[in-house]
Amino acid sequence: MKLINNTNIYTAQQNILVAVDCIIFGFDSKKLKLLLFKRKVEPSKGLWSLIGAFIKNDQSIDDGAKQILFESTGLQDIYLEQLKTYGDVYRDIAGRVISVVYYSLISVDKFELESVEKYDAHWFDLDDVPELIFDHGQMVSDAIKQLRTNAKHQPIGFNLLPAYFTIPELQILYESIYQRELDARNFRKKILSLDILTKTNKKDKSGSKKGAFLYAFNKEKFDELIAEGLNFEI
Amino acid sequence: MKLINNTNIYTAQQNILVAVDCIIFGFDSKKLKLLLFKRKVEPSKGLWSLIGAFIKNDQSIDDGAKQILFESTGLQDIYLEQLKTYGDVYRDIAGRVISVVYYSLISVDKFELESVEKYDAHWFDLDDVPELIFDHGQMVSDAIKQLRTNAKHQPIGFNLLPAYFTIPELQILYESIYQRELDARNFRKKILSLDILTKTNKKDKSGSKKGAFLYAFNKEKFDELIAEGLNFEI
DNA sequence: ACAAAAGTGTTAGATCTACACCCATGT
DNA sequence: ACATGGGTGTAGATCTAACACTTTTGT
Repeated sequence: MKLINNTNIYTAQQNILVAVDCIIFGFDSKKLKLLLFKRKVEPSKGLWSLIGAFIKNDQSIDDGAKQILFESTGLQDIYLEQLKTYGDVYRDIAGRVISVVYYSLISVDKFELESVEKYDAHWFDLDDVPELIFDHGQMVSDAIKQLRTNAKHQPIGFNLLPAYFTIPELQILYESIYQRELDARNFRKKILSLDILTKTNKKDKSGSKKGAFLYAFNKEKFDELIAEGLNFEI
Repeated sequence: MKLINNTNIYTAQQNILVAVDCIIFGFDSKKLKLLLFKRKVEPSKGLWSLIGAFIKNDQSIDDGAKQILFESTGLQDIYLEQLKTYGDVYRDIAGRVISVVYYSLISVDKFELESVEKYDAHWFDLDDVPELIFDHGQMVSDAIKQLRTNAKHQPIGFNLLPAYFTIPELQILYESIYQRELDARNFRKKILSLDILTKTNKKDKSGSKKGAFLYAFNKEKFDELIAEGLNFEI
C-alpha cells in the first residue's frame, strides 16, 4: 500500500463506485416509521431497500443525499445527517460499490404521496421491517441506534413532528424513540423547563375530547441554549 | 439523477477516487497529541497532513484504515473508529477524491519511532496544530469534537494510556479531552465506583515522591456493565 | 525540614423518580 | 352521566459539586 503523503500522482487503478443511500424516518403521531422502496430491477428485484443513487462526478456527497431525498419525497430543507460509510468488498452483489449512508427525519404529514406510486414506497413500523437487500438491514439498525443517541442531545425529535404538536404527541414520539414509557408529569415538566416550546391557544382535539394545547418548537431559544453551553437532554 | 431502485445496471460513469485518512490521537501522560505527517510530494508538498491512502479494489474500507495505521505506526489491534466521509467536489485540488476518515487512539509509549523517519511524522499538541492540507483541518476538529462526545459514554480514554496507569494520569487525560479541570476527589470517587479498574500494589514514582498506585483497566468488568445496560459517564 | 503530589469524607444543593387525582368535553 | 385522555404537585432518593487537610518520600 502506498501512503498518500509518499505517492507522486493519483495513479490508483480503482474500480469502485460511490453510492449514497438514505434512511428516512417518519412519525405519524403514533409510531416511528421507516420509508422503504421496492426494488424494481435486478439484482434483488422485488426486495425492499433504502433509496439511493450513484453520485455524479460534479456533485458533493451531501448534495447527492439532498437530491435523493428531494426526488423520492418531494421535500427540501429537512433534517439530514451523514450516518456512516459502508465499504465491505462484497456488500453489493453486482460490483464493488461503497455506500455513504444518510438519515433524515420527516413528519409523515409532510410527505407527498406521489412518491409512493413512482418509486413503490411504503412506510414500515420500526419493529416490522422486512428483509432488506445487501447490508441495508445493518444500516437501518445502526441508524436507529444513532437516532436514540442523538435524541438525547439534540432536539431532533422536533423534525419528526408537524410545525404544531401537542405535548402528549411529543411524549409518544420520545417513547417510540427510546422504546420505554415516560412519566407524563415528569416529561412535561422537563420539556417545558427547557423553555424551547411556544404555547399557542389552539387545541388539537383529535386525540381526546378535552383536547391538548398545540405548541411550536422555538428554534431561536434552542440555539441560544446551545450557545450558552447547555446540553439538551430528555 | 437515477435512483438505484429504478436503475437497470450499474452504468454510472463515475470518475471518483476513494481514499482513507486516519486521525491518530496519542497521550504522553501530560498532553493530548495528534500525529501528523509531512507531505513529501506535490500537490502541497511540505505541508502537514493526516496519513492516508487509496483503498484497493479488493480491500474493505475498514481494512484499508487498519493497514494505513499499521504501516504508519507499526501498531495493530488498536482502537479505530470511522468518523465521517468527506465528499465535496473540490476538496482535493488534484482530482475528485472522497475521503473516508477514521480516528484512532494510541498511547504514545507504544508508538514505534521508525515511522517518524520513514514518513516524516510528528506529534503536535492539540492546541498547536499547524495548517493542514485540503480539508484535513476540518477533519481534525470534527474528530476532536467526536472524541469529547465519545469519551463521555465509552471508556475510550483507556486506549490512550499504557496498560498500567495511575489515577492522576487518567484524570489529566480526561481533563485534556474535556479541556476543563476536574476535582481530584470527585474524579477518583466516580471512576473507582464504576469498578472497572484493577489496583496493583506497584507505584509509579515518576510523577511525585510519594508515588501513585498503578491500575489496569478491567475490560471484562466493563463489558459486563455495558451488557447490564449501564452507561458509562465521567 | 520541606516541597510536591497522592490520597481521603462530608455536606448543601440540584436533579430524578415515583406516584394519584381533578379537569374538560364529546358522546 | 360517563368515558377518555389532558393536565397538575410533592416528597424521598440519588447524584453532583464544592471544599481542606494529612500522608509519603526524595531531596
